[in-house]
Amino acid sequence: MMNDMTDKARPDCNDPFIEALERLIVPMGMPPIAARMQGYIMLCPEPVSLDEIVDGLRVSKSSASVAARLLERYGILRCYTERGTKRVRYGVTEHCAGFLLEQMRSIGTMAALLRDAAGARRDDAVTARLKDMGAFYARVHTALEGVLSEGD
Amino acid sequence: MMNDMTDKARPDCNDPFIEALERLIVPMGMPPIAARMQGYIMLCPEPVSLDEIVDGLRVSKSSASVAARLLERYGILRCYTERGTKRVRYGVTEHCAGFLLEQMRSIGTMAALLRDAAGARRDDAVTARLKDMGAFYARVHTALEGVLSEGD
DNA sequence: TGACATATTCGGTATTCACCGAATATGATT
DNA sequence: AATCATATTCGGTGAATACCGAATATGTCA
Repeated sequence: MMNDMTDKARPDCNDPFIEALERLIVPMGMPPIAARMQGYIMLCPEPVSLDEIVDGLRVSKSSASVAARLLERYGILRCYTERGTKRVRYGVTEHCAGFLLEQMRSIGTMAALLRDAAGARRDDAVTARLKDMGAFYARVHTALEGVLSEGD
Repeated sequence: MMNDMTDKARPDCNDPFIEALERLIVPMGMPPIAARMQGYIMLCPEPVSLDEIVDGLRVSKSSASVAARLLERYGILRCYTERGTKRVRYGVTEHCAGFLLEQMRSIGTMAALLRDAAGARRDDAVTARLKDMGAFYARVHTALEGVLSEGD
Protein backbone atom coordinates (compact mmCIF):
# COMPACT_ATOMS: atom_id res chain seq x y z
CA MET A 1 0.00 0.00 0.00
CA MET A 2 1.77 3.06 -1.13
CA ASN A 3 1.79 6.01 1.22
CA ASP A 4 0.92 9.44 0.07
CA MET A 5 3.95 11.60 -0.34
CA THR A 6 5.05 13.59 2.63
CA ASP A 7 5.17 17.33 2.19
CA LYS A 8 8.93 17.13 1.86
CA ALA A 9 8.80 14.94 -1.23
CA ARG A 10 5.88 16.69 -2.82
CA PRO A 11 6.87 19.01 -5.68
CA ASP A 12 5.98 22.64 -5.56
CA CYS A 13 3.59 23.49 -8.38
CA ASN A 14 5.61 26.67 -8.95
CA ASP A 15 8.82 24.73 -9.41
CA PRO A 16 10.98 26.33 -12.15
CA PHE A 17 11.21 23.02 -14.00
CA ILE A 18 7.44 22.75 -14.25
CA GLU A 19 7.13 26.31 -15.47
CA ALA A 20 9.94 25.90 -18.01
CA LEU A 21 8.50 22.66 -19.33
CA GLU A 22 5.15 24.35 -19.72
CA ARG A 23 6.75 27.19 -21.67
CA LEU A 24 8.43 24.64 -23.93
CA ILE A 25 5.62 22.27 -24.78
CA VAL A 26 2.45 24.35 -24.60
CA PRO A 27 3.34 26.26 -27.80
CA MET A 28 3.86 22.85 -29.35
CA GLY A 29 0.22 22.05 -28.84
CA MET A 30 0.20 20.48 -25.38
CA PRO A 31 -2.72 21.71 -23.25
CA PRO A 32 -1.53 23.73 -20.23
CA ILE A 33 -2.73 21.47 -17.45
CA ALA A 34 -1.29 18.41 -19.17
CA ALA A 35 2.04 20.18 -19.50
CA ARG A 36 2.13 21.09 -15.83
CA MET A 37 1.06 17.61 -14.86
CA GLN A 38 3.89 16.11 -16.86
CA GLY A 39 6.37 18.33 -15.10
CA TYR A 40 4.84 17.66 -11.71
CA ILE A 41 4.86 13.90 -12.06
CA MET A 42 8.40 13.94 -13.42
CA LEU A 43 9.40 15.41 -10.07
CA CYS A 44 7.52 12.82 -8.01
CA PRO A 45 9.54 9.88 -6.70
CA GLU A 46 6.55 7.56 -6.99
CA PRO A 47 3.40 7.36 -9.09
CA VAL A 48 0.69 9.68 -7.77
CA SER A 49 -3.09 9.49 -7.55
CA LEU A 50 -5.45 11.91 -9.25
CA ASP A 51 -6.35 13.41 -5.86
CA GLU A 52 -2.69 14.09 -5.16
CA ILE A 53 -2.35 15.74 -8.53
CA VAL A 54 -5.46 17.80 -7.84
CA ASP A 55 -3.99 18.96 -4.51
CA GLY A 56 -0.53 19.52 -5.93
CA LEU A 57 -1.48 21.42 -9.07
CA ARG A 58 -4.65 23.02 -7.70
CA VAL A 59 -6.83 21.99 -10.62
CA SER A 60 -10.22 20.34 -10.80
CA LYS A 61 -10.57 16.58 -10.62
CA SER A 62 -12.08 16.47 -14.07
CA SER A 63 -9.29 18.51 -15.64
CA ALA A 64 -6.76 16.22 -14.00
CA SER A 65 -8.53 13.16 -15.32
CA VAL A 66 -8.67 14.47 -18.89
CA ALA A 67 -5.04 15.57 -18.87
CA ALA A 68 -3.79 12.30 -17.42
CA ARG A 69 -5.62 10.31 -20.07
CA LEU A 70 -4.14 12.47 -22.76
CA LEU A 71 -0.60 12.09 -21.43
CA GLU A 72 -1.13 8.38 -21.18
CA ARG A 73 -2.18 8.25 -24.80
CA TYR A 74 0.95 10.14 -25.76
CA GLY A 75 3.13 7.62 -23.97
CA ILE A 76 4.31 10.16 -21.43
CA LEU A 77 2.50 8.77 -18.39
CA ARG A 78 1.74 5.24 -17.38
CA CYS A 79 -1.32 4.27 -15.37
CA TYR A 80 -0.99 1.98 -12.34
CA THR A 81 -4.03 0.26 -10.89
CA GLU A 82 -4.34 -1.54 -7.56
CA ARG A 83 -6.41 -4.47 -6.35
CA GLY A 84 -9.30 -3.56 -4.10
CA THR A 85 -9.70 0.04 -5.15
CA LYS A 86 -10.74 1.98 -8.19
CA ARG A 87 -8.04 4.50 -7.53
CA VAL A 88 -5.32 4.84 -10.14
CA ARG A 89 -1.86 6.33 -10.00
CA TYR A 90 0.17 7.87 -12.76
CA GLY A 91 3.91 7.78 -13.15
CA VAL A 92 6.21 8.81 -15.94
CA THR A 93 7.24 6.33 -18.57
CA GLU A 94 10.89 5.59 -19.19
CA HIS A 95 12.45 8.75 -20.60
CA CYS A 96 8.98 10.25 -21.13
CA ALA A 97 9.75 8.87 -24.55
CA GLY A 98 6.39 10.01 -25.81
CA PHE A 99 7.88 13.43 -26.43
CA LEU A 100 10.60 12.04 -28.68
CA LEU A 101 8.46 9.38 -30.28
CA GLU A 102 5.94 12.02 -31.28
CA GLN A 103 8.65 14.11 -32.89
CA MET A 104 10.10 11.12 -34.66
CA ARG A 105 6.65 10.18 -35.87
CA SER A 106 5.96 13.64 -37.24
CA ILE A 107 9.28 13.65 -39.10
CA GLY A 108 8.47 10.25 -40.57
CA THR A 109 5.03 11.45 -41.59
CA MET A 110 6.54 14.51 -43.22
CA ALA A 111 8.93 12.30 -45.18
CA ALA A 112 6.01 10.22 -46.39
CA LEU A 113 3.95 13.27 -47.36
CA LEU A 114 6.84 14.63 -49.41
CA ARG A 115 7.43 11.31 -51.14
CA ASP A 116 3.74 11.05 -52.02
CA ALA A 117 3.61 14.64 -53.19
CA ALA A 118 6.68 14.10 -55.37
CA GLY A 119 4.94 11.19 -57.04
CA ALA A 120 1.91 13.33 -57.82
CA ARG A 121 3.63 16.44 -59.22
CA ARG A 122 4.02 17.40 -62.84
CA ASP A 123 6.48 20.29 -62.68
CA ASP A 124 9.98 18.89 -62.80
CA ALA A 125 11.56 21.46 -60.51
CA VAL A 126 8.90 20.98 -57.85
CA THR A 127 9.13 17.19 -58.14
CA ALA A 128 12.89 17.31 -57.71
CA ARG A 129 12.59 19.56 -54.71
CA LEU A 130 9.96 17.42 -53.01
CA LYS A 131 12.04 14.29 -53.66
CA ASP A 132 15.12 15.90 -52.23
CA MET A 133 13.27 17.09 -49.16
CA GLY A 134 11.59 13.73 -48.71
CA ALA A 135 14.92 11.93 -48.81
CA PHE A 136 16.36 14.35 -46.30
CA TYR A 137 13.49 13.92 -43.88
CA ALA A 138 13.69 10.15 -44.29
CA ARG A 139 17.38 10.25 -43.37
CA VAL A 140 16.64 12.25 -40.26
CA HIS A 141 13.81 9.88 -39.35
CA THR A 142 16.12 6.87 -39.74
CA ALA A 143 18.77 8.49 -37.58
CA LEU A 144 16.22 9.18 -34.86
CA GLU A 145 14.98 5.64 -35.01
CA GLY A 146 18.51 4.43 -34.49
CA VAL A 147 19.30 6.55 -31.48
CA LEU A 148 15.91 5.94 -29.89
CA SER A 149 16.27 2.19 -30.13
CA GLU A 150 19.73 2.39 -28.53
CA GLY A 151 18.19 4.16 -25.62
CA ASP A 152 16.14 1.10 -24.65
CA MET B 1 10.88 40.31 -64.02
CA MET B 2 9.24 37.16 -62.84
CA ASN B 3 5.94 36.28 -64.44
CA ASP B 4 2.97 35.24 -62.41
CA MET B 5 2.39 31.55 -62.54
CA THR B 6 0.16 30.24 -65.25
CA ASP B 7 -2.90 28.36 -64.15
CA LYS B 8 -1.16 25.12 -65.06
CA ALA B 9 1.64 25.63 -62.58
CA ARG B 10 -0.49 27.08 -59.83
CA PRO B 11 -1.22 24.64 -57.03
CA ASP B 12 -4.77 23.78 -56.14
CA CYS B 13 -5.55 24.94 -52.62
CA ASN B 14 -7.34 21.62 -52.08
CA ASP B 15 -4.26 19.62 -53.02
CA PRO B 16 -3.96 16.50 -50.83
CA PHE B 17 -0.43 17.46 -49.84
CA ILE B 18 -1.56 20.82 -48.49
CA GLU B 19 -4.39 19.22 -46.54
CA ALA B 20 -2.15 16.48 -45.15
CA LEU B 21 0.52 18.94 -44.11
CA GLU B 22 -2.11 21.03 -42.37
CA ARG B 23 -3.36 17.96 -40.49
CA LEU B 24 0.21 17.23 -39.43
CA ILE B 25 1.45 20.59 -38.25
CA VAL B 26 -1.63 22.44 -37.01
CA PRO B 27 -1.93 20.19 -33.94
CA MET B 28 1.73 20.98 -33.33
CA GLY B 29 0.85 24.62 -32.85
CA MET B 30 1.13 26.01 -36.37
CA PRO B 31 -1.74 28.40 -37.20
CA PRO B 32 -3.97 27.03 -39.95
CA ILE B 33 -3.35 29.63 -42.64
CA ALA B 34 0.40 29.45 -42.09
CA ALA B 35 0.25 25.67 -42.44
CA ARG B 36 -1.67 25.88 -45.70
CA MET B 37 0.64 28.59 -46.96
CA GLN B 38 3.67 26.42 -46.29
CA GLY B 39 2.14 23.59 -48.25
CA TYR B 40 1.07 25.88 -51.07
CA ILE B 41 4.46 27.50 -51.50
CA MET B 42 6.20 24.14 -51.32
CA LEU B 43 4.26 23.25 -54.45
CA CYS B 44 5.13 26.45 -56.29
CA PRO B 45 8.04 26.28 -58.75
CA GLU B 46 9.00 29.87 -57.98
CA PRO B 47 8.62 32.32 -55.10
CA VAL B 48 5.16 33.86 -55.04
CA SER B 49 3.80 37.27 -54.12
CA LEU B 50 1.32 37.90 -51.33
CA ASP B 51 -1.39 38.65 -53.91
CA GLU B 52 -0.79 35.30 -55.56
CA ILE B 53 -1.03 33.60 -52.18
CA VAL B 54 -4.24 35.50 -51.47
CA ASP B 55 -5.72 34.33 -54.79
CA GLY B 56 -4.42 30.80 -54.41
CA LEU B 57 -5.46 30.15 -50.82
CA ARG B 58 -8.51 32.45 -50.80
CA VAL B 59 -7.53 34.27 -47.63
CA SER B 60 -7.35 37.92 -46.72
CA LYS B 61 -4.27 39.95 -47.53
CA SER B 62 -3.68 40.68 -43.88
CA SER B 63 -3.87 37.02 -42.87
CA ALA B 64 -1.43 36.18 -45.64
CA SER B 65 0.97 38.86 -44.46
CA VAL B 66 0.88 37.71 -40.84
CA ALA B 67 1.31 34.05 -41.78
CA ALA B 68 4.20 34.74 -44.15
CA ARG B 69 6.06 36.73 -41.52
CA LEU B 70 5.59 33.93 -39.04
CA LEU B 71 6.85 31.27 -41.44
CA GLU B 72 9.80 33.48 -42.26
CA ARG B 73 10.65 33.77 -38.58
CA TYR B 74 10.50 29.99 -38.28
CA GLY B 75 12.96 29.59 -41.13
CA ILE B 76 10.42 27.88 -43.34
CA LEU B 77 9.98 30.67 -45.90
CA ARG B 78 12.43 33.14 -47.32
CA CYS B 79 11.47 36.62 -48.43
CA TYR B 80 12.64 37.96 -51.82
CA THR B 81 12.48 41.66 -52.57
CA GLU B 82 12.89 43.38 -55.93
CA ARG B 83 14.26 46.76 -56.98
CA GLY B 84 11.64 49.30 -57.97
CA THR B 85 8.70 47.80 -56.17
CA LYS B 86 7.55 47.22 -52.64
CA ARG B 87 6.21 43.84 -53.61
CA VAL B 88 7.79 40.84 -51.95
CA ARG B 89 7.79 37.19 -52.86
CA TYR B 90 8.10 34.19 -50.60
CA GLY B 91 9.74 30.90 -51.41
CA VAL B 92 10.60 27.89 -49.32
CA THR B 93 13.99 27.61 -47.67
CA GLU B 94 16.22 24.66 -48.38
CA HIS B 95 14.51 21.60 -46.91
CA CYS B 96 12.08 23.83 -45.05
CA ALA B 97 14.63 23.13 -42.39
CA GLY B 98 12.78 25.30 -39.94
CA PHE B 99 10.56 22.31 -39.14
CA LEU B 100 13.52 20.12 -38.18
CA LEU B 101 15.53 22.87 -36.55
CA GLU B 102 12.60 23.67 -34.30
CA GLN B 103 12.32 20.04 -33.26
CA MET B 104 16.03 19.79 -32.65
CA ARG B 105 15.93 22.97 -30.64
CA SER B 106 13.07 21.73 -28.46
CA ILE B 107 14.90 18.47 -27.78
CA GLY B 108 18.01 20.42 -26.82
CA THR B 109 15.98 22.66 -24.55
CA MET B 110 14.41 19.63 -22.93
CA ALA B 111 17.86 18.17 -22.28
CA ALA B 112 18.91 21.40 -20.64
CA LEU B 113 15.78 21.62 -18.49
CA LEU B 114 16.33 18.10 -17.25
CA ARG B 115 19.97 18.73 -16.46
CA ASP B 116 19.07 21.88 -14.52
CA ALA B 117 16.26 20.13 -12.70
CA ALA B 118 18.59 17.26 -11.74
CA GLY B 119 20.96 19.76 -10.21
CA ALA B 120 18.17 21.24 -8.12
CA ARG B 121 16.57 18.06 -6.79
CA ARG B 122 16.99 16.56 -3.38
CA ASP B 123 15.38 13.16 -3.70
CA ASP B 124 17.98 10.74 -4.94
CA ALA B 125 15.64 8.66 -7.07
CA VAL B 126 14.21 11.73 -8.79
CA THR B 127 17.68 13.17 -9.33
CA ALA B 128 18.89 9.95 -10.89
CA ARG B 129 15.89 9.79 -13.15
CA LEU B 130 16.21 13.38 -14.32
CA LYS B 131 19.92 12.89 -14.98
CA ASP B 132 19.27 9.76 -16.97
CA MET B 133 16.58 11.44 -19.02
CA GLY B 134 18.72 14.52 -19.55
CA ALA B 135 21.59 12.42 -20.86
CA PHE B 136 19.25 10.56 -23.18
CA TYR B 137 17.77 13.74 -24.61
CA ALA B 138 21.25 15.18 -25.03
CA ARG B 139 22.29 12.11 -27.03
CA VAL B 140 19.28 12.47 -29.30
CA HIS B 141 20.01 16.17 -29.72
CA THR B 142 23.60 15.46 -30.68
CA ALA B 143 22.53 12.86 -33.21
CA LEU B 144 20.08 15.29 -34.77
CA GLU B 145 22.75 17.96 -34.94
CA GLY B 146 24.97 15.52 -36.78
CA VAL B 147 22.47 14.48 -39.40
CA LEU B 148 21.22 18.01 -39.92
CA SER B 149 24.70 19.37 -40.56
CA GLU B 150 25.35 16.59 -43.07
CA GLY B 151 22.31 17.71 -44.93
CA ASP B 152 23.92 21.06 -45.78
C1' DT C 1 6.29 66.43 -51.88
C1' DG C 2 2.46 63.92 -53.73
C1' DA C 3 0.66 59.91 -55.72
C1' DC C 4 0.39 55.22 -55.96
C1' DA C 5 1.21 50.43 -54.91
C1' DT C 6 2.01 47.35 -51.45
C1' DA C 7 2.59 45.43 -46.74
C1' DT C 8 1.35 45.72 -42.01
C1' DT C 9 -1.31 46.93 -37.89
C1' DC C 10 -5.49 47.36 -35.51
C1' DG C 11 -9.98 46.54 -33.71
C1' DG C 12 -14.18 43.87 -34.24
C1' DT C 13 -16.38 39.39 -34.42
C1' DA C 14 -16.95 34.51 -34.53
C1' DT C 15 -15.06 30.21 -33.31
C1' DT C 16 -12.35 27.25 -30.62
C1' DC C 17 -10.09 26.04 -26.50
C1' DA C 18 -9.61 25.56 -21.56
C1' DC C 19 -11.46 24.76 -17.32
C1' DC C 20 -14.87 24.17 -14.00
C1' DG C 21 -18.52 21.71 -11.16
C1' DA C 22 -22.50 18.77 -11.56
C1' DA C 23 -24.09 14.63 -13.33
C1' DT C 24 -23.06 10.17 -14.59
C1' DA C 25 -20.48 5.92 -15.01
C1' DT C 26 -17.57 2.48 -13.12
C1' DG C 27 -15.15 -0.64 -9.97
C1' DA C 28 -14.97 -2.93 -5.51
C1' DT C 29 -17.09 -4.79 -1.45
C1' DT C 30 -20.64 -6.64 1.44
C1' DA D 1 -28.54 -5.41 -5.21
C1' DA D 2 -27.00 -1.54 -2.46
C1' DT D 3 -23.39 1.35 -1.01
C1' DC D 4 -19.37 3.83 -1.41
C1' DA D 5 -15.23 5.60 -3.53
C1' DT D 6 -13.32 7.01 -7.60
C1' DA D 7 -12.89 8.34 -12.47
C1' DT D 8 -15.08 10.22 -16.45
C1' DT D 9 -18.43 12.79 -19.23
C1' DC D 10 -21.16 16.69 -20.06
C1' DG D 11 -22.74 21.32 -20.49
C1' DG D 12 -21.86 26.09 -19.21
C1' DT D 13 -18.80 30.02 -19.22
C1' DG D 14 -14.85 32.80 -19.93
C1' DA D 15 -10.47 33.35 -22.31
C1' DA D 16 -7.73 32.78 -26.29
C1' DT D 17 -7.24 32.24 -31.12
C1' DA D 18 -8.23 32.99 -35.90
C1' DC D 19 -9.61 35.76 -39.42
C1' DC D 20 -11.46 39.63 -41.58
C1' DG D 21 -11.65 44.46 -43.59
C1' DA D 22 -10.48 49.21 -42.57
C1' DA D 23 -6.94 52.11 -41.23
C1' DT D 24 -2.27 52.99 -41.27
C1' DA D 25 2.55 52.59 -42.53
C1' DT D 26 6.03 52.06 -45.91
C1' DG D 27 8.67 52.02 -50.25
C1' DT D 28 9.15 53.80 -54.94
C1' DC D 29 8.92 57.08 -58.54
C1' DA D 30 8.11 61.43 -60.83
